Amino acid sequence: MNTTTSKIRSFNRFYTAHLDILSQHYLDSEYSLTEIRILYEISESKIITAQKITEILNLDKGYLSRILKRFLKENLIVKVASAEDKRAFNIKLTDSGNELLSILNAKSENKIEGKIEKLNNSEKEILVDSMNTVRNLLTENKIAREDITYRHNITPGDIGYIIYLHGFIYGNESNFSNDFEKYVIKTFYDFLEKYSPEKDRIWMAEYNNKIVGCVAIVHQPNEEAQLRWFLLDPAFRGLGIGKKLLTDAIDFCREKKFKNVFLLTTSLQDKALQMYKMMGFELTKSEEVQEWGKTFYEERYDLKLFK
Amino acid sequence: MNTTTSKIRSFNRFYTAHLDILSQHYLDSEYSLTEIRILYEISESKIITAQKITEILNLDKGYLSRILKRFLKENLIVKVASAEDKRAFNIKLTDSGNELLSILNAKSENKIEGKIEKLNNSEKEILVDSMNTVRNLLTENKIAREDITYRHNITPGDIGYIIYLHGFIYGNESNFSNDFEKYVIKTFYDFLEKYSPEKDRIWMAEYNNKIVGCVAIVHQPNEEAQLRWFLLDPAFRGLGIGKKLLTDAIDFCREKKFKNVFLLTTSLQDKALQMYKMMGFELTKSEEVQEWGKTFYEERYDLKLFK
DNA sequence: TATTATTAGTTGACAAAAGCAACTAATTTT
DNA sequence: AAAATTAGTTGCTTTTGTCAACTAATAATA
Repeated sequence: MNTTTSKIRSFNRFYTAHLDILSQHYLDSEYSLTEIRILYEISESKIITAQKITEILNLDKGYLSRILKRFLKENLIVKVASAEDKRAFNIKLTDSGNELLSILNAKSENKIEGKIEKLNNSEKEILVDSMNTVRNLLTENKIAREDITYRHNITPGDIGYIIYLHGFIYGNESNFSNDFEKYVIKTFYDFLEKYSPEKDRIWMAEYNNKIVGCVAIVHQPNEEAQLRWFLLDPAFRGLGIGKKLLTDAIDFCREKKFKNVFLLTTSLQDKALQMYKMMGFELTKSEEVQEWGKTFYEERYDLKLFK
Repeated sequence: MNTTTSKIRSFNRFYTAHLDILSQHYLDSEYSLTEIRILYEISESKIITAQKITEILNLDKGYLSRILKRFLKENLIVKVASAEDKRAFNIKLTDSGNELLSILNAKSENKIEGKIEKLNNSEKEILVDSMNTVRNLLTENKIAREDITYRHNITPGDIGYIIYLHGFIYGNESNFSNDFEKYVIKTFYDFLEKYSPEKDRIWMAEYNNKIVGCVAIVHQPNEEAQLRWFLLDPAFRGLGIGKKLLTDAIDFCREKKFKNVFLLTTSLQDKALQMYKMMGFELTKSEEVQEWGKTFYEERYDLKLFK
């Protein structure tokens, strides 16, 4: 027997009971769960046809038709003949429909609040994060691009978290030893020592308030800049995050009038190398080294900005 | 509007749809979800009365009576007159009842497997862990002590994560500025430079594969040891994690025959100070300083181990 | 362009799911 | 010993959901 599966089943049973969804007259209202779900669907999509609702909620059209008839009689919805299709109607909530729904929403929220009232704020945060994780892992279309946020202000914990990501990701992907993390720690210490808000910047991409990608620009002598710590959590690749980070970084270099940006990387970082080249970086140096438990080429890439 | 609550509601809607619980003829069997839940309850508790089932599943006794009657007719269950109470019956699954349930279980597991097939092993682990977290927080409103694990082998990412925790927790709790994290980074760099597996050790407490607490022993000249980086995520306090970490650290010092352990801390760390004192540490030095955006006392505590 | 197939929605007939109340027989309380 | 309570059954009812036939509009096709 697969234990992952049985653990999930156990959670499913727990959550079914927790949702308390299997009793009719949901939330002590005179409406059934199905009816409330229909109202909710109407309110969510602003305008919607009966057909669409049957698709979303997987309901029989005859059944739905009768429920909508009742809603109409009770003045919860209005049906407006569709302009495009004379067979169909656009359904909208009336004011009293909206009111009903907001009462039900409030009841539902009260119920939830009752269940989490004993949790402190950080426990609540853990709860919501865990729910998000469950949802992300169970959803086909993994992560939505819109849910990624970007920022470049350094707050407590950021640098540590980026060091962690370096250690963790390179450890997993390239099998780098602990020494690599030590090296990263050193580079960040030096960075913070010489940090100038005017000439240096670090960009972070976040999901669920957790950093999933980053890049930085570090000023160097002779009007040069170094691009450092470009990193993307493997689970978040292919969403355009890397491109956005690199573009922002290079834009910053142009804005600050650096004449040249360079970066040091290893031949093992194939995904990153691809992106560097796409942004116009060109290989200028390559040297075989043995480090962090691996043999590879240490490479320098340059991108000229101004003459 | 409370965002925690609305996020939970959003998850509830998602999970309701995910469970696909709202369609009758669950799992394409000729049985409804309620009927399957009844069978499941019978199989779980080996012997059970109808009364008990109505309590657990919140069903009408008349309704249940008829379902059980059908089960009996279909030879899925047997009713044995209870010895203690002549009104009641003990209900058990027959062999064919068990068989039916195992077929349904297999179907359910297949369905789940289909939904997680694209996940790799570590993602599956994260999924199950997150489900456990959700369950723990929603039931006991607490984290189960048994779910905390301890280790003291350094793996890639650990140090970075601990730095992150320092920055994040002290930033939130004591309002320390970014400079504090820089200082922590420096201390870890020095630690890794001088690290000796024989004389140094770092302990980590984990929950769901994430570090939630730590402490370290760093060897010093003159057979002294320094206790450093004692930290506990606020959400995980009061579970005995801190005590366990400190005890392990001090045991290690005794084992390695250090004559004295000391630690440097600030007067702001009231929770930690309490624990240090409980372990026998005594204040040996105190000095007012202004650092990391705050004014406080920098204190040294000592614990003599051998003469 | 006329014919055919499909689709959005309604309605009638019906079956399944669930609830309520009255009942029996045993058990507990007073 | 009487009264109240409880486990379970049964009759009756409502609610919930299904299926198929139908209308009117739209899309596909030849």
